[in-house]
Amino acid sequence: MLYNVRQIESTLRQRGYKITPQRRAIVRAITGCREHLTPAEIYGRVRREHPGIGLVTVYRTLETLAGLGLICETHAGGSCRSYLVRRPAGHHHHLICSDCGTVIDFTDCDLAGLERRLAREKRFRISGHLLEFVGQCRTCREAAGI
Amino acid sequence: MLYNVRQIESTLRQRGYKITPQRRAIVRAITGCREHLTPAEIYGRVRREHPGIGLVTVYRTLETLAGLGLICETHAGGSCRSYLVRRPAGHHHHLICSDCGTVIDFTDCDLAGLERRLAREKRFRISGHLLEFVGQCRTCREAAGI
DNA sequence: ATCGCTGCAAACTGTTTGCAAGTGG
DNA sequence: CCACTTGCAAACAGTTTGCAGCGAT
Repeated sequence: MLYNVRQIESTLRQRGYKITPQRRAIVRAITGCREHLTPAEIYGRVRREHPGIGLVTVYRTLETLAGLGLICETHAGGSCRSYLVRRPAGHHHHLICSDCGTVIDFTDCDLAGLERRLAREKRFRISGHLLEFVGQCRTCREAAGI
Repeated sequence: MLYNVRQIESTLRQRGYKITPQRRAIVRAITGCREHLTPAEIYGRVRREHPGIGLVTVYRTLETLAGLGLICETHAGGSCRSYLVRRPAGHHHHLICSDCGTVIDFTDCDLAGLERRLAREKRFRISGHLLEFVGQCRTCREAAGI
């Protein structure tokens, strides 16, 4: 359901991008984490196993991966900074835990009816939507209950 | 439905904030515009009639107004920068024109069913959601058609 | 008269760019 | 071997903070 390291590297190769140790490490960091990560967080993780890497490389790789649709950016959750997650193919939305940051994807949003009505009433040609639910995941709720 | 200058100033006064010419100008700029405005845009507009004002004052006033719930921030629309609009009281969503930036508010989102299902399936306690539609408004569509 | 507000300058954070050197295919 | 990639430094953009003086109440 989610892209894995192999698929991402394969896509990069197909598109003529080179597979460098840095890119490999960045891809591994993103795919190996269930939460949204900021560029700085990704940099921190990658640096553990690849100390010489530059933050600039992280930014450039994220831009490349996002451009290929292999990862995606989100902007919700209070801070305006751009977050990144690995991405399931196609249209999807996020369910975000406000405590631990875990992100669960879901695809069936059933907004077609609302979209049609808004398009008619407001005379918009609607091209897309952003839907995110925020709440507390089971683990955090139980942890808080203790 | 939307807060006007008088209501905002009244709220500020009630909460012990002073009504200065700068704050008045900022409030007027925000309420007098149907689009989302960045802090820099607000600064630009306010400066026309109040040249001496500082960008810092704009930021501080926006923070105050947002804290009182009189305006709200949004983060959608490509650029991650925080946009601000005057806000209708209560729960609402945005319909944003990707060309001119016009924002139309709507309130009935009918997501209760989806929210219940997600809460059950993913075991989340859902506390809120963010829903934004992006498209082309009538004016821009017609302008593009020419 | 008082305390909050303003504006300047400067610090800070996050992101992008120019360029020389390094390296994957 | 060569174009793509990297990493440094520096530029940039947006936002926040310290502080002295001003002004709304």
